[in-house]
Amino acid sequence: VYSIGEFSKITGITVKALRFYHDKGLLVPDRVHEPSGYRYYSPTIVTRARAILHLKEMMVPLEAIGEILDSYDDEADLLSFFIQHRTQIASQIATLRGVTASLDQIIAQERKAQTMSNCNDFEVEEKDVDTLLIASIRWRGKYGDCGKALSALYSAFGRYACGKPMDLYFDEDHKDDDADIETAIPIRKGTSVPGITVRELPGGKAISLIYKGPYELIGQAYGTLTLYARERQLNYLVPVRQIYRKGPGLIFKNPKNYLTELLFMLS
Amino acid sequence: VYSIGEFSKITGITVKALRFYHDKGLLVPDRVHEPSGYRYYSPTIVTRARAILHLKEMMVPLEAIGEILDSYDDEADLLSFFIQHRTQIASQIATLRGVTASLDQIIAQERKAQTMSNCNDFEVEEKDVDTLLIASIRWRGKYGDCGKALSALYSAFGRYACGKPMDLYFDEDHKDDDADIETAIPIRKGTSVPGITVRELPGGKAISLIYKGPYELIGQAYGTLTLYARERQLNYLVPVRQIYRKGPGLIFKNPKNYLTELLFMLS
DNA sequence: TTGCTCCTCACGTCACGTGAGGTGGC
DNA sequence: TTGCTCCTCACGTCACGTGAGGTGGC
Repeated sequence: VYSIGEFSKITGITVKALRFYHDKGLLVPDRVHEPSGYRYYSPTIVTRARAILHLKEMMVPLEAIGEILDSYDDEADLLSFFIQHRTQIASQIATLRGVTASLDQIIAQERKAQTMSNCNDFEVEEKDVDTLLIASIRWRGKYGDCGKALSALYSAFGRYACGKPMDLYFDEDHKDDDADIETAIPIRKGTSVPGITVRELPGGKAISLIYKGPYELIGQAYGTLTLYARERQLNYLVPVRQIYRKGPGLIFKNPKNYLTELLFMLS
Repeated sequence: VYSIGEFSKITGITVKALRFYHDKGLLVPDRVHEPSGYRYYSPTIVTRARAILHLKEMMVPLEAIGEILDSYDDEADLLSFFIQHRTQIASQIATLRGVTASLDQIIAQERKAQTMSNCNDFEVEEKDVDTLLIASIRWRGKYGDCGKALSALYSAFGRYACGKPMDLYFDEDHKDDDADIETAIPIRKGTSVPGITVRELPGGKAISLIYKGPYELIGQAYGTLTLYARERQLNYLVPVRQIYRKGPGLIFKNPKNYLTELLFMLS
């Protein structure tokens, strides 16, 4: 016979766990010395201990382990149990995979935003823009009221989205109240549905500026970009684009760190 | 302002959870009516509630959520946290995958044993056996003492194992005490090491019988098989093989259900 | 008065780990 | 006597859910 400490070393189960299993009736010592309460285990019970360990490795809950060891005596009878248990574990894996997928997305997004935030410091850039397929809604109203349009676009075409959302401004000048705006998201594929147009947004040469900060102060950035164009006698087209590279996040909205690209296509 | 029930509907957080978050200081109502203890939430706090929900979806523990919401104000600062959290989730996935792998193995094994147990009822079968590569240890002793040899074989070649273990008996007659035995496991590849021989076990025509039950009574099965050979004037070779199709399992050992194949190669 | 919403305890979950405080045998 | 092993509580973990028992406003 072994004392609890010896039995613990033999089986690899902690003393605390052995006492707990005794309490639960899962692994009862062969003898308990009355006055002292010392537990003594015989070598024959080692098999049961090993069985418990094996089932624990398969993440079977203790209660089920108890039932299994007491009601069955052959592994074949456990087939249906194992199959069921396996599907359950598989669904846990699926859940976790969903979580890693979300985390990956957030991580990638933040990484991008960070490099963008570090590289460009308010410098105007000339670049070539590819033609994009977009899903869009055209509406009139105030700048910054694109929320409803955006959520409509994402609920209809979100699964095909392949880039950052943007607003296209059709007015020549700043309009506070009744601006002519097209809110759009780039998509991989799709066709128009009632209320939403799918179309190509032509590419070409453009000047662009990344602005960091709250939307209220974006006027400065427009100033910088129009000045740049005027100085170099570049003609730009309407609509101009305002691309939301980084807006309010899932968790925080911190306008100081918003990144917005202003893009003027050149004629 | 909303009552707790209204706020619960808006956010999708249960009333119980809202009270719990209040206790923990994670989501404190804007006002608590003194005499009644009624909690009242303002619409502005909905954002915080949503942030909590998002972080919970990523399986971030509540305490960490509290720290995040109170100490950070931009998602970029969370990058390292998210990365670390991601690796942790990934390791959980790895653990669970290990479990499903073990379960799959057990399930497959038991399924095989079950069909085997149902199809063959003590019927002698003539069959062709393929040549096998085996790792083996030859020793002398009692039938049934192959445990040590087996564990040595598995610890050296277990990762290349590709079939059930077997004993080869070199004695012409039953020997109780000092039998000449070679214990072997089929392997995919490998070369001899000190104490363990790797060699080919030649295939060919054979007669075989599957026996179900404890090892002590396997003598009957030998009788059946030798009788079959004698009646048909078939000559069989030494060593004969005893293949352990199903022995004691990880959890149970139930000798009544052991499946052992006796295999006599024909000359 | 009846229903509904809200409140505060207290307890349970799961498998132990972590002390605290004490005993028994070499 | 000192160390070591063993014992029994009691409490903590994690994020609430489940009652029980009671109150407040329409």
